Amino acid sequence: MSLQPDDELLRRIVLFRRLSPGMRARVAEVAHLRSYERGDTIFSEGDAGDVFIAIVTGRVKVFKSTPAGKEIILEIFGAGDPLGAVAVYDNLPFPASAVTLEPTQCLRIEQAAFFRLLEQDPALVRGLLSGLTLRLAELTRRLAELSGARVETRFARLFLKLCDQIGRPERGGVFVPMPLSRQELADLTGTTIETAIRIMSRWQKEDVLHTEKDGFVVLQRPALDEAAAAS
Amino acid sequence: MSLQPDDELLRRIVLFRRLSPGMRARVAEVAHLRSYERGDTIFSEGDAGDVFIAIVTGRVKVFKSTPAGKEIILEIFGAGDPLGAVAVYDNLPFPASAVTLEPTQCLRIEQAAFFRLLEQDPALVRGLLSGLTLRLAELTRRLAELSGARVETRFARLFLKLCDQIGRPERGGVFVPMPLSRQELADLTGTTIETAIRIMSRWQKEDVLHTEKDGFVVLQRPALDEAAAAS
DNA sequence: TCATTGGTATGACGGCCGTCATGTTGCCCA
DNA sequence: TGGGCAACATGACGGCCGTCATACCAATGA
Repeated sequence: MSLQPDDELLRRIVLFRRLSPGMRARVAEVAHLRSYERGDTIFSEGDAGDVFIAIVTGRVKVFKSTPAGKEIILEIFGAGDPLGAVAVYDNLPFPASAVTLEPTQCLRIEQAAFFRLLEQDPALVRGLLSGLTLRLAELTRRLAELSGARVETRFARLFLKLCDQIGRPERGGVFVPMPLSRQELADLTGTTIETAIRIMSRWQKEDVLHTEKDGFVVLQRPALDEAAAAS
Repeated sequence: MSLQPDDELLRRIVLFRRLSPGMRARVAEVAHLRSYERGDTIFSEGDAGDVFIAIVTGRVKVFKSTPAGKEIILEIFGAGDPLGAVAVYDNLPFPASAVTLEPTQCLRIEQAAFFRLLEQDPALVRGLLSGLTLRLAELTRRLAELSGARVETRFARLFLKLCDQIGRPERGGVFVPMPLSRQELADLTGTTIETAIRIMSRWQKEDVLHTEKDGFVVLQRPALDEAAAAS
């Protein structure tokens, strides 16, 4: 359940990749590995942010519950991404929840040990700052995107982004290896499951975009471009 | 147009308040003051983020344009708040724009000088990290709020927040000393100016909330509580 | 004095989309 | 084989709210 990571594994994590081997060895001393099943909660909104977490393998959705009880997905993280960086520094409660989308392995460092590491290497602090900055820019973008545009437009933009980030030519189109339920698509775009189903069903019929067990296949990217541009 | 700040002025800025007097003196050496008229642009989305800025007096709206051309206000900053912190560290372009809401005085530190300061005092780095963290949590909250709730609910939540943050008992209710146009209210809540006007007009008639030259007066807080709780 | 500009106000119309209800399909397990 | 469950699907209905059009008011200035 809780074992030390080796160097090979640490190098997979963005924040630690550029450290000196000696420094990575010190990280390895205080880090622990933990495994999660699909659907497990890594932390919940409001929990004490007293641990730094990074994803080694698997995928995790970070979401926040709206006052109305719906949940909205802020981001989906994968291997190499840090998780608890937002809260660990100021010892704030986590502002959102994290749940695994598939079997996932995480690396954890307790707050006190993490602080000691920060003191020993300015590169770590720089990495943290960079990470926060990027995340802030990303959230800013999502905020602007969620507001105003029609739901179909948001769907089109979501899939275009997935295409560009992780898509690869395959199966007669562009394959996006990211299985997501209709509910998760709805949470990503800030709508309801019914509306998500309607849009996906129509695109399925029109052969714009097919849903498969292990992801999606975009068959007509121009159609998505057009939908994304609309109003 | 561009003069050195004194220590009294530096102590007004959150990030510098807790520094040692000697350190603040070094900050004073490299900082410059600049004045802006109401409506002036401090920086625009996409500009090079090569300067750290903090507000000395006045109010500034930070907003991002949606793909559709509308603008959505991310936050309104006042005296003491930092402005360019997001971008200066990684030398990224600003993810949003900043425009003054009233005559405003800003303190500016060029990137290179700012980096030298960061190297000299870990307290500055800690302050930066804390600031970014808080801002991230705030943005996260706004994202969840914008999604799903009705516009009137968002308006109610906005004014409740303003009440709690800067309201004071006065004029037969709670006075919020923050003049905002209908358009700015719309940009804060992610709606259109017409809808903003309709809601504000109704609340004005029902004596829930009055608009005045220098802000707003909340007369029936329970009515706002009720509207904020709705679905 | 009149034109111009910017902010505020109000009505009509219509479509998107949230809500509710019902049905189907696939899968696991006894 | 059948029951139960989760995910997917589809239709009906209605209201919120975005869009367009018009009007009012105050401040400014030639």
